Amino acid sequence: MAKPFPRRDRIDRRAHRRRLEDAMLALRMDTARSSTGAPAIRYGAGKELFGEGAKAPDVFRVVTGVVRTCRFLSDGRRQIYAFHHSGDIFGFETGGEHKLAAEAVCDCTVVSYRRKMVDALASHDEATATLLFSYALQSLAKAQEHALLLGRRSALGKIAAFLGEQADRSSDHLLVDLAMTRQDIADYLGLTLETVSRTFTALERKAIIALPTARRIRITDVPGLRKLGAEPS
Amino acid sequence: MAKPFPRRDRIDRRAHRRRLEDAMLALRMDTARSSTGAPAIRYGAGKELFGEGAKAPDVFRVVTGVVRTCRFLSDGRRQIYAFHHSGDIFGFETGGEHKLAAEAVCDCTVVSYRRKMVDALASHDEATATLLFSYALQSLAKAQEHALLLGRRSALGKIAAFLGEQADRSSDHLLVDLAMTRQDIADYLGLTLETVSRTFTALERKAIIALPTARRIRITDVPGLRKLGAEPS
DNA sequence: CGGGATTTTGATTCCAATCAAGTCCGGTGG
DNA sequence: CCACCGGACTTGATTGGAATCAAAATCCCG
Repeated sequence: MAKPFPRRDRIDRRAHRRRLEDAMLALRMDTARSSTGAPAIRYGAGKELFGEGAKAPDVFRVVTGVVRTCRFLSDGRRQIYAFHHSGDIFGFETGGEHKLAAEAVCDCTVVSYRRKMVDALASHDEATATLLFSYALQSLAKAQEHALLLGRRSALGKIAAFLGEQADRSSDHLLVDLAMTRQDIADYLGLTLETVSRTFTALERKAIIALPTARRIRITDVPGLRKLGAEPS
Repeated sequence: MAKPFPRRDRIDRRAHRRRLEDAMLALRMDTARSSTGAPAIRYGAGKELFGEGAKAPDVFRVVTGVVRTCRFLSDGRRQIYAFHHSGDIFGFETGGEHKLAAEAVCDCTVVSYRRKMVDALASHDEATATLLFSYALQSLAKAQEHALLLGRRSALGKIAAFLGEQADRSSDHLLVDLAMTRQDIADYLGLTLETVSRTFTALERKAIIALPTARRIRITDVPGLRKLGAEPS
């Protein structure tokens, strides 16, 4: 075997290893610190991170803001599969290519990792492989929870469960600032925007929530909300 | 460190390694051949393989028959997440414990692998780890497809898409023998059994399918079915 | 042959979609 | 500064599709 540039080769290996370690750190921890190959990128509200069927499948971590993954139907309607908040990892749900699109719900920043990098990382380091696998299983669990929501619940149950989700993520569990429009919520829950709006109003009339502004929700009756959002409708 | 039984230890290691290799083979290939720790088990129709919240999470492969994974709601209703046919792997969707229940739709045989064994296997052999990861991603993709079905489709669209799924799995793509009841189908699609029945009748009247018996469906108009089962309703 | 489970069919009700105006901001430019 | 504009949201009237309630028909298995 010829080794034309042994020194060069050694340097590259070392650089490669450092890149891997950087990426590993970034994946594992809630850090915006980006490695050589993964700068933090800003996207304006509504901008597309990647489209349906895009090659070059990358893995993303949300640093700030909210991202939605969705699919468009031929009649113009849309199904939103998930909202990804800061800290969430997404994009690896898609095998060879992205079967979903990802878009910024509001202004947001994300870091991205080349799929190749992630694969190299996983085969390199068992702990990271395990971590990635657990992310995948979490996504799967979420998708199943979502299916339950879509299949067996009334509009009231859907909205209540959705608000529960949002409240859990919020720092103040009694105050939710929605990043998304009524249409987004409707497309996530399999409803129309009118029904979403009406249901918010209904919850307000029942004194379960207050709506200081359209996008800000104060939960005034937690047990009441939980009861509606629990399993059945 | 004391080694009281060195010979015994060596034999155990060898046996352990053989078990791992057997399990690897069984996971990777469509084989009912079971390894030392994974006998093929028969379950009668309706029998429970494992319940919601069961500890001892195992991974299963269906050898013959059909298995459903589902959850029960407090009001007695049910959401079926998936039907698993022969060759399918399931059960690893659940992290530490099973959040779903699994039941035999009809008489069936499955092989099961202890979760510990699977984990050992994965950390032992990279190819197997990759394989398991790809199974997880496939499950995720299916769950998302299912969510789309539940969220944005009429009863007609749901049933058509469901029949498409079943036909694809069938050896004769024009003839589907359903293992499941109307109630099962309803719980999978988020409908009632009456609506499922009515929709079958409607498809028959449109001459898209024929129903020699309630459980046997002959597809007489493939393009027609595909059109209804395609994206929108 | 029963007899229970499964399936089909019918009548009615009800929830959410659709169609249709309004209202409420938040930003922009005169 | 304010008037205006457009997008987001709310509200109302009506329709429609699936759920629910109810009963018959059919199948399958002992």
